[in-house]
Amino acid sequence: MRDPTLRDVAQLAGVSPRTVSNVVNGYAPVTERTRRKVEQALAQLDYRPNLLARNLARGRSGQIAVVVPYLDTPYFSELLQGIIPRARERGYNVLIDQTDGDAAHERELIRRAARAFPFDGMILSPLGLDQAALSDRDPDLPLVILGERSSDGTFDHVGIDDVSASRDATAHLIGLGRRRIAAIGDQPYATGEAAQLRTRGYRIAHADAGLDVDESLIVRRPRFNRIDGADAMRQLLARPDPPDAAFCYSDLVALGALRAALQAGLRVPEDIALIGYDDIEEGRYSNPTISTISPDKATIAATAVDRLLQRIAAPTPLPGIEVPAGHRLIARESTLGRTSGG
Amino acid sequence: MRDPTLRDVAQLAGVSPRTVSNVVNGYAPVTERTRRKVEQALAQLDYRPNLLARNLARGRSGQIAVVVPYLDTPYFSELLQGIIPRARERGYNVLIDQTDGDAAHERELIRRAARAFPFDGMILSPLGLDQAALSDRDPDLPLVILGERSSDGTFDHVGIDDVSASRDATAHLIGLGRRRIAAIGDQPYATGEAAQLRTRGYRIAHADAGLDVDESLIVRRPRFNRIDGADAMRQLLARPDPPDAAFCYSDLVALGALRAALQAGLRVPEDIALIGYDDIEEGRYSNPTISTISPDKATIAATAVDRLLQRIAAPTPLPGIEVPAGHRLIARESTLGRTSGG
DNA sequence: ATGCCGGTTTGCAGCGCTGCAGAGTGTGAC
DNA sequence: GTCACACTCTGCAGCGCTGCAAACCGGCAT
Repeated sequence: MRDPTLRDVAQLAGVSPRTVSNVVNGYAPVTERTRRKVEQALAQLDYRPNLLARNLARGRSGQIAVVVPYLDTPYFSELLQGIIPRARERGYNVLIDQTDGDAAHERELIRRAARAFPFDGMILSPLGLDQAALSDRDPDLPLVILGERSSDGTFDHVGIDDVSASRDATAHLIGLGRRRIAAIGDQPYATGEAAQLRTRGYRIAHADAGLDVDESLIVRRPRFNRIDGADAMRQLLARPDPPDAAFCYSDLVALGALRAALQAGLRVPEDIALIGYDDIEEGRYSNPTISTISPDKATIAATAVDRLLQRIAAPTPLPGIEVPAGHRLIARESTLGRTSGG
Repeated sequence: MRDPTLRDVAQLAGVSPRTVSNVVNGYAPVTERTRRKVEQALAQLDYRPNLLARNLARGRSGQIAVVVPYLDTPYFSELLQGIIPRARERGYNVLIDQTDGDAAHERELIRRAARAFPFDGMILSPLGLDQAALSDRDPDLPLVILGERSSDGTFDHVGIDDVSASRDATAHLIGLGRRRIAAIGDQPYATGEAAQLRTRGYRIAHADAGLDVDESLIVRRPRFNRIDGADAMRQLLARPDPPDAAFCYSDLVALGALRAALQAGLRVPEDIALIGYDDIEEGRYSNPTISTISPDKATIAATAVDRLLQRIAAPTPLPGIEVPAGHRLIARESTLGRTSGG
């Protein structure tokens, strides 16, 4: 059977299709009497608006794109879990795209070069975009950026304060008496603004404590994943003067580093303490559990959606702003040791 | 600026909009001369079809829904990584929905009760659907089920052979000399057909080896996640006669169990060997690494998409079939111990 | 020259909905 | 009793595309 249309409902209710539309959308004023008739007809036919038709007529798609580098990175899937229902509540669907960290793909998307699917706006977590690429984008695309790049005034940026979070993490290690603290995950500014900010926080914490930074303990890594963490740790442990702690720029890096440290026969945290970043569930179940910076993911997800929908709804482009989200430090076994009996 | 339409291209090329449409879609025969003219105009205007309009006219949405219980379960996000590009290649977008394992929500979706978003077919990984719920669904909805439920002839089911995979896993433990092997993750048939199949494989492996099954070592758990694994393991270790191995019905369960075992001061695998199921990346980085059953996820993802698109394209409903996918056992440290020096 | 044929191209209508502006209706003021 | 006005409701056109079937065209047989 064909789905019932506005016309079918109108016929049954004895009104015009336009009036049914008004009732469905709550648009124009409608008398109580008419509304009742229409609503009854709607219910009787179990009418559902055809979203394709509605969106075509309205000239929008009703969809937003969420673009992340890797879908199987827990941080992103946890974030998506917050984004999808929020957008759905507000009448938008979410299309997910994964870039594999391919900068060319990211650039294409924000230029709307490949219109493989329709969307009204985008939440993007870039990995390889430099400022030039960001400037070259479609200026009419409502855009919210997560992580990495701070706003240049043409888009919104939602994220935690990487500098102070990183300072907190590093200070935590210093507070435990560690003095040779590695930083794993630094990246050149062009592709990793967030990484740069974290390194800055790391330096500030040292300065705060009156400690010098051993530059050779700052390890660059192309990505924030397990293998990078493991490699970096192996490299650090091969030194004559290995570190006694490491601030890892993601929990995955920390988990990789942990694996490498344990494989090398070290005890964590006794021989080397580790702290990560992101607070993914996995870090709460590893052995030992991973201390971490926990960003307020629920707020980030909700804010990103809300800001994006505001931009989409705005008749003229809104100025791009920085939206801060909170974070807190969660100390677990990888820095504190097995304190509790549990 | 308004995006160029078929009409704009037609005007520029000096042909009718219909002909442009034919060229774009490669439909009707078009002379080389005409094609050339049109293609030039297409390129000049950088024309992209409006998918909303196309789909409305064609009477389809061009989207498929992929419904999983939890997006942040690594197994599903790894699967999605295979599904999304495959669907995109074939001209379909993927809408992701997460049910939180809510059976009512799942039921609603397959009955198409809530048409919050348009889709032409669905790939569903159910968690709480019994056979009755499956039968009550919208019969016109092309459906492919992953895991859990085998086909009743009205939809396709894609999955590995749970029985033989589970037998392999259990046999591996038996082969290592373990004799008190727990099974963690059993579920009542109504909601967990896959769990039942795994338990069956577990029994068969015992029978093959001429061993009796200690029924009290089969532990039921509502879900397949870390906390379930940890709880189950604590419960098992509290017994006077704890097991010396456990076959866990997912890697997450195994990771949870591992955590609990280590917390209790046991050595893995010396005191208790563990094997999981799913081969998620996390299990390759845990300490120790987790032995597991590795399903051929790439094939599952590709096959699910292909079958679904076939069902969507079919003029009359296709008979539902079982599509097997391969699996293999990967033995790692949680059963073998630290064999390699690495 | 006429008719016929197969291959190309086109026009029409419509997918189901909404924006807009106009038509209809009832009420109160004069 | 008449007019103006505010409030409801409706009709039309169109979003951009495709299905369908008719129209067209050149070439060939008669």
